[in-house]
Amino acid sequence: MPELPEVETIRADLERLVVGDRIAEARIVDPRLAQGTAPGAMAAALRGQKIRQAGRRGKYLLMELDAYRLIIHLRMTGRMLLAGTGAQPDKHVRAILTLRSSRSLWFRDIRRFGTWRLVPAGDAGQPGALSLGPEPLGDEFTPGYLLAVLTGRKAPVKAILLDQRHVAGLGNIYVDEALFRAGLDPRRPAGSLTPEETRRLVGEIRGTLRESIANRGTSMRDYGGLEELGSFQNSLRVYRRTGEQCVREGCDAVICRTVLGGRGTHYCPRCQR
DNA sequence: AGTCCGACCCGAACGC
DNA sequence: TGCGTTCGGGTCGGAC
Repeated sequence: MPELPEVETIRADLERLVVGDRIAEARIVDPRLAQGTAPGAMAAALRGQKIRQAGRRGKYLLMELDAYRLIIHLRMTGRMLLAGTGAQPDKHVRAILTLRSSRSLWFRDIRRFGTWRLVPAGDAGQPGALSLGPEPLGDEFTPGYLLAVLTGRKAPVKAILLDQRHVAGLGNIYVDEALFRAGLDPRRPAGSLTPEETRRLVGEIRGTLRESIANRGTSMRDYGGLEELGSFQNSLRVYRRTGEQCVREGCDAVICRTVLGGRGTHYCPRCQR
């Protein structure tokens, strides 16, 4: 379930650890990984390319190469691992980039939902099929912008925040957390939020993401960075805390779980209105 | 247009 | 080493 903070952590690790290195050999182990280009052609194209930069857009990881941009989506269980020489990949490793430094970059993905797509360097297109909304930590994501998105919509506010066309990079964990911090019920019709509530929500989304990035993201079963694991799971206030007491001082309510937009949704029935 | 839902996967958790 | 079933989660495409 890597969301923006986890992908950003991996991006920063790649930037520090492999940028400047060159792909000596590429192997697409699972042919389903390669989107839009045949696996063999993708491996051939990657061979010899220098890794010039590591970028991110929403939850997409962007590896900028000499002639290509490799667009990686980790989906739920995708991980990038840096392996030394001689390490043996297990059955979940779906692609291997052997670098000139003789280290190996592995893409390991237990549930096989992750995708790799190759586009020309400098391609102006979207990383995925949909047009992504603004970066939640960027200048465009303002209370005014979000209010315009929410206005007139009947869908639950949570569903709107999960929709990458409106804002790029939020997933189930951070939406639940930001709504708790903002004191807003995830089931509220989007259009019912006041300007003040929207302003609070934007602030809490940004604050939650920043705090998580500072902690290298949330480590769940399926996520780990290239290096040490993130620790933001220790700061989660509602996500997967169903049945536990609310963390807010003076609140003795118990965290509830419901399903919204097909996703498990966690909230405090007292603090979130 | 906006909203909803199933497909895609497979390990974990659960029920018996 | 128990076995069968259900669940979850991000994106996309199709249905309404």
